[in-house]
Amino acid sequence: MSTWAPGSLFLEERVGQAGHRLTGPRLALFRAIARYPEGFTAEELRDQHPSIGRATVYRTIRLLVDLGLVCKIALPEGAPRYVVAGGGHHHHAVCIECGAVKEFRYSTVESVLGELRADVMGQIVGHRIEVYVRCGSCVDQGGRTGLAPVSTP
Amino acid sequence: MSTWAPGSLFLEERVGQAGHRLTGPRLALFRAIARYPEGFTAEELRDQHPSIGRATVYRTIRLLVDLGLVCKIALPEGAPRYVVAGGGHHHHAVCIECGAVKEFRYSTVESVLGELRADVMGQIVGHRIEVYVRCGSCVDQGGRTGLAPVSTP
DNA sequence: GTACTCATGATACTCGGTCTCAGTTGCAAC
DNA sequence: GTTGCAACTGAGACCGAGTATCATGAGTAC
Ligand SMILES: [Zn+2]
Ligand SMILES: [Zn+2]
Ligand SMILES: [Zn+2]
Ligand SMILES: [Zn+2]
Repeated sequence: MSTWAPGSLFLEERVGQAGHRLTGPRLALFRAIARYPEGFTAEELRDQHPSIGRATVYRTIRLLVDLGLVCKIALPEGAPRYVVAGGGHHHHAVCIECGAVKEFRYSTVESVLGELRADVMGQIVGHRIEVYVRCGSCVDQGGRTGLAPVSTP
Repeated sequence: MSTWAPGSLFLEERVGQAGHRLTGPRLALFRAIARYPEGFTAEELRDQHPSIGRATVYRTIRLLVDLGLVCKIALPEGAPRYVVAGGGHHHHAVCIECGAVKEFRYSTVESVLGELRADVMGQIVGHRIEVYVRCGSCVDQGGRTGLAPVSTP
């Protein structure tokens, strides 16, 4: 896919700036993550570097999430997916067939949500939107290959 | 709280209509659920009826979710919460302090989301919105008592 | 090079949830 | 009412995702 996503150098730089060590395992994982511009699971990452300890893979993912460099997308079913974040407030479009994740920004929906009657709910402190799609290549190929279909009542 | 929520008779009737047996453990759990109009965790439900087997509690929750009578709300962190569903398409406002869940319907946001440029993402098949709030009673009491704060980038 | 600290990997553990299976029970048919 | 049987239950094993522990290893500052 031609989606832009920050390469491993981006992660390397940011993690270094934040005062964390750029160790061998971390750099290897950053490079692996850069190969998944549309998101990955912890499992997929682990498969790329079987020699790296399980705990280290999860610790590294957590580090990136905590630094805001990677978004954790909790699907309604199954393991969460992670995707490099472009920065700023955004939401995600998730393909229900292949799991590909794309960021999107949509200011209209932000302002509309801003008009929600806070008084019926309390103080609004945030929101989260996920849009479920069948992505371009899944529509083209017409084959279901990946995740379970999502029920969206 | 004065929120209306269908009582246990509602669940009883619907589950019966769907051709499932109204057994003792199920009826007991329906009654327990009716006591949580703003949502519950599997754990909380289990505590109400320690004599009911773990598996049965989870099986019953799953049955209700599958029948669309209960919504599963997967918080970004921690155990999912469940809440009796009012029916139809709706979203949830979740209190980040006490975990209370309220349904809301907001047709404006539906139509705005409908205008999302499908071509940049593929075929839109659904969406999910969660609004994070501090609910009335948590704002009043000013005390943090429950869930961890939610980061909403 | 040394020291200090952070990071790693092996492994045990937690937690939410499911599977298995023998025993029980709701419920419809008689 | 009794009977028959599939649906259901509870105990406990199991699972998958993730975290805690802890002795060892490797960046970084000097
Ligand atoms: Zn993101
Ligand atoms: Zn937004
Ligand atoms: Zn709901
Ligand atoms: Zn909606």
